[in-house]
Amino acid sequence: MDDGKVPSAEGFALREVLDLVGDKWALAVLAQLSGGPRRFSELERALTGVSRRILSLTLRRLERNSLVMRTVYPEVPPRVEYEMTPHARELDAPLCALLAWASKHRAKVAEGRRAYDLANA
Amino acid sequence: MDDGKVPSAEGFALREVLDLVGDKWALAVLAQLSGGPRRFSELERALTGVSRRILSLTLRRLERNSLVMRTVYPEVPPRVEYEMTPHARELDAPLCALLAWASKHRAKVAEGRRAYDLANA
DNA sequence: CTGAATCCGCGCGGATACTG
DNA sequence: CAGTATCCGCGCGGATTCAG
Repeated sequence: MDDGKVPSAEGFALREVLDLVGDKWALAVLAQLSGGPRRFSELERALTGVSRRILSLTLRRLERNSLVMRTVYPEVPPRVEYEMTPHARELDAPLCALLAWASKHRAKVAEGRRAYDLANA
Repeated sequence: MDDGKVPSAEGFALREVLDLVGDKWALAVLAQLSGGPRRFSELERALTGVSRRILSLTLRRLERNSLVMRTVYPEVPPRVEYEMTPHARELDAPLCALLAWASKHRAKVAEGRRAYDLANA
């Protein structure tokens, strides 16, 4: 069904995936949630650099795309937990494949970039 | 070496990959190039909707990140060919994994989105 | 044919302040 | 604790025009 190459039309299908997890903090959030359910403030602490608002928006969008489940516990003080959906869990493998690629080529890419920038000084 | 989950810190590493191919048209371009070298105008025709400028910028950025090789043939009229680098070829597999996920969950995600939007009308 | 230059609008992300 | 509301700057992408 597939020859191992990425057919032309599928380039667009791949973009759909990026539109799901392409937010600046989406992958970092999912990485956190892959370790189990997390509270809002836990995520906020773990992801140094993210603002409350952006974290909120990111979670909302992930929830909208069925990648994250939001559970509110009616207590005082309020408690809200986020966890990955089964759909999102199946993303782990593909993502790890990308991760492997990254760790293998990160250095080369960085060096190539330096060379490129140097050539076009 | 890895437990199948995505460790927290690696969320940021994954973002680096997205920064490489996260351009709106980058994946579509790579998909085209995975079928072999292509000329600028060929890409322009294949990717309906992209402007010359954006295509040019996209290619330049891919080239900077060592994902695309640019070859100029000193002829009249000028001819320029783009092709994937070995690094980029190794991205095919991870990308196909993502593609598989997409085709498997596309419908569910879309439906979930409708439900979400409906609930928050 | 293959770009580069300019202009412009929109969306995303960050900072800050307020609320149930 | 877990958000929402408002403002704002910047970068990306699109349209158009000019050039080697």
